[in-house]
Amino acid sequence: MSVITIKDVAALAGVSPKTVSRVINGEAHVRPAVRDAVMKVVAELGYRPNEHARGLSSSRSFLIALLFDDPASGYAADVQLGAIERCRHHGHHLVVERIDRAMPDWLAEVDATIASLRPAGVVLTPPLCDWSELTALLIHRQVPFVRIAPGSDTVPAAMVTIDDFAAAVDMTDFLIGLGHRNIAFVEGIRSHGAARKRLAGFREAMTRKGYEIREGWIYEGDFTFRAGLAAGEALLNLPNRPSAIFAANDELALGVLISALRMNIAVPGDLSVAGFDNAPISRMAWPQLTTVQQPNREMASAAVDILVDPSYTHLPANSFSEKMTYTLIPRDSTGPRSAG
Amino acid sequence: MSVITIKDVAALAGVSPKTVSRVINGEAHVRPAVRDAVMKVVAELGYRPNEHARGLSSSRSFLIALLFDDPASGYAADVQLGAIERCRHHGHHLVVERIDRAMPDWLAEVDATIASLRPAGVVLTPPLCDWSELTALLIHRQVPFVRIAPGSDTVPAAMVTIDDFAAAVDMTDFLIGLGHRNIAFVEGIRSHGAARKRLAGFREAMTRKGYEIREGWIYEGDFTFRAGLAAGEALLNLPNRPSAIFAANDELALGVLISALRMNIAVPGDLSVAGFDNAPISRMAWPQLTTVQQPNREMASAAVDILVDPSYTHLPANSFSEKMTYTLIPRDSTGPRSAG
DNA sequence: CTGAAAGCGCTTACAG
DNA sequence: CTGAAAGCGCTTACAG
Repeated sequence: MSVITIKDVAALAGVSPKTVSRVINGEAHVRPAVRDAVMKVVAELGYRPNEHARGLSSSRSFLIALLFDDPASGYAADVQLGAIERCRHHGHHLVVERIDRAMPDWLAEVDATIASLRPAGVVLTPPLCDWSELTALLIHRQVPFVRIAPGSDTVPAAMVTIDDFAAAVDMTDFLIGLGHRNIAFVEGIRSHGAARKRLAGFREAMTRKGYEIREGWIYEGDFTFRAGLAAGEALLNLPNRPSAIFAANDELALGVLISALRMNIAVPGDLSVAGFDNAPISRMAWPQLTTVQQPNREMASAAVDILVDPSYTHLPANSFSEKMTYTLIPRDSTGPRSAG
Repeated sequence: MSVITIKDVAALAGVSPKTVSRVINGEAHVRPAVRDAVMKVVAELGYRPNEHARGLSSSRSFLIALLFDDPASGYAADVQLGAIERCRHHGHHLVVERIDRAMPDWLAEVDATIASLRPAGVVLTPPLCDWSELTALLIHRQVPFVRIAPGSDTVPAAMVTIDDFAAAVDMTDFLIGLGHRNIAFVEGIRSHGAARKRLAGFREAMTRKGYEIREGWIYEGDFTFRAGLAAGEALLNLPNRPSAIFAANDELALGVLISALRMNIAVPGDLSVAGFDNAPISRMAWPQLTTVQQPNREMASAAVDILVDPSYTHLPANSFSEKMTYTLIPRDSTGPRSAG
């Protein structure tokens, strides 16, 4: 049997293709009886509209593009799951694209993708949600987009965030509550907005309590395990070493944790370690990492929901933006400051 | 400026749209001078063919679908990177779909996706590369597909594999070479073909050397960290515990490793632990895991290359299949059997 | 509430 | 080697 088209459905239902189209797209002004008749034929025939035909005749397609810088991270995988799930729910499909800013013509590549795919919307993850050339391009091309966890809020597009600043304040307060005063911080990639906010939250909490942030106790990491290892080695070899280390994500924290174990520093006995993200690896450590749960999946779902909302089409009021809740998850890598 | 179409290019180059089409698609029978002229206009105008129009007029699109069961795993992310890179190289785009077999109408969902997207090809990852309803559907729909690391080789489609059996033999031999005789094995998900082959390789190597595989020393895991933890606890509490544990993937191995640490069993002093995959987490452990490097990215790249090859269209000879090389990576989680 | 006509931007099939 | 015509399967814009 060859492929079923809208004409087949129309013929069998005794209506015009246009009416079938109305039913398929849930448009108003179709008599319930007609609607039901059409739906019945659609179901019987297993009719599925050809999305390329739809994309061609209307100027918008059924595709949502998810743009990543580093799609191999656990973070990206999580975000993807949320996006895929909502795309399916809305009858859309998720196209994933990697943007490698090291390529000289990366912007032209993105432009080409937009031109040839005409996605209904674009989801931007960190750090590229803060690349101004990219957001400017999308605005120029009039493609709706939503940014997840951006650093700046000056772009005229919706964003889905958690309050990274407040979460970092909370985690720092939590450590302080355990008796820690000498707390070091390991930064994420500085171009990540969220990374900067986490650092700012740490500073704020320490300052509020009047505790000193010592020279050299803020280590510039880059969100990788390797950097965490280096950070741990540097910070734990300081003459007056911190009793707690708060890292901007779980990979960094895991690196710190393992560098401590290597140096025979007991966690949490001699050192408390805290991360951020609640990535799977935070539970694959020993001891398990205290961290902040960030609802990555839900954030991506929310982004897709916004893009699919027809009222979001013509460029983006921030009224669509959503701030989601985070949760501090105390586990075994943190404990009371030891007497020593 | 409005969107540039093939007509604009044709007009400016002084040729027919059909000729532009020939140039764009790299067809033969275009005079070099004409070709160059067209390409110049294409470049000047920044023309990008509307892929929906292409997908509509030819019956095949520019989309490659990547089907996953569990897209959140590190494995999936890795595979995706390879697929995305090759898709871009070939001017295609990657659509990721999750198949949740728990949904009663999962097959209909896949069918709908195929019908509406008309992908140029489909990449199947484990374990769904071995779901016969799925492969039957794709064959019926005449959609080219390639399977990555399948268990069975009875499906008429190309597959990209490593020799899991041989790799498991090698790893077992490696452990035996360190003096281990009492080796336990932690299985992956039994429905994974690769998981079964790894177990078979382990059995083979032990049997060849005439070593006993003790009752209860093959633990049924499921590729998760949690199962690794449980496996470690079970195996290490056995009255006569193994001196080495070989796990079917790195997550399991990490679970085993951590359960050993919790029980105060030194690795590799008192216990050697080996994994499989060379996942990022294998390096985030302490000690780092001895494992088998599986070229996931390259395997996905190869799969896309096969799908894009025009001679692969009308269903699949196995002559396209590729067996890729693996590498045993000795690290710190394995060592000589201790005297005790 | 429903439909006939035209068109989206390409490629296919054919002609020369 | 090149092009004119027709068509892919929908939706848009219009009419009634």
